[in-house]
Amino acid sequence: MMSGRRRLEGAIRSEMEDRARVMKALAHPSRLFIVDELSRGERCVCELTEMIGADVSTVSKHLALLREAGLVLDDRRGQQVFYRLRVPCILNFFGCVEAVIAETERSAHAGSR
Amino acid sequence: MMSGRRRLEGAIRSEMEDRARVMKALAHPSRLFIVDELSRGERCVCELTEMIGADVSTVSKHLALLREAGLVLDDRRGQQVFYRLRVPCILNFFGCVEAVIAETERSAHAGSR
DNA sequence: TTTGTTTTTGGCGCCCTCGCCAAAAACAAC
DNA sequence: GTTGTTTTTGGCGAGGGCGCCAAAAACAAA
Repeated sequence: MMSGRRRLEGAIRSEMEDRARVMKALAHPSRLFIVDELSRGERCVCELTEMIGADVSTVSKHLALLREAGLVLDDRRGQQVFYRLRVPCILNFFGCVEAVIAETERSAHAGSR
Repeated sequence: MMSGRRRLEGAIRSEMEDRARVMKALAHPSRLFIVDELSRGERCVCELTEMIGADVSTVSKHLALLREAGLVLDDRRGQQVFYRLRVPCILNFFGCVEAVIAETERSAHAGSR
């Protein structure tokens, strides 16, 4: 007999942990900005650093984190390292995220009536 | 003249912070499990608690976090509180997340050649 | 009211994240 | 080799996330 109820253990737990790793990589304003910017084409670390306005080492660590999560690829050419999106479909995320935000704002206004 | 380069400041920063709030809410195995489970229908806290196998207070806090992020709605009926998905499109996330994970595993194997 | 069930909230400890600086590494130019 | 530029890595302190327990709150049934 099959268990009557799904449980957060075994394969299901592993699956959710895998997903969480990817989501965590996207759970930061600077990293979301990087993904958004890379959707327009590859960028080197120095360009992203200037746009973000943080220390180079900080940006470099954000990029390493995105790379380890499988979201971006790096490519050294000369002195510079260029990053690009690895899986373009992540961009589809944000349409829904916008919907969530819009819904939240809408009911926040409704709630203050 | 327009600025030649996008920067992580002002409206763009606010936008990325909003997105990050939503992504953070999804950046945990238990909460991803909850979303996945709620996609099959509403569930009460006690059901989710049993499935997840953590303390009730822990699960309740996960649910509060998802609610504050605008991802779920709650509905008390008698002694129980039922939660349901607020914005179904979040489910579209996971197709791409799976693709990222699959890509990562594929090149991990390729890298060990 | 009292009792029992379900859910939420407060508090506390542990660990992880994230920022910066300093140093090392990788590379081009000389 | 040396010098300069770009990127990465190590380390540190401040802040946040997450688990549990204990207590409060919300509700049903007596």
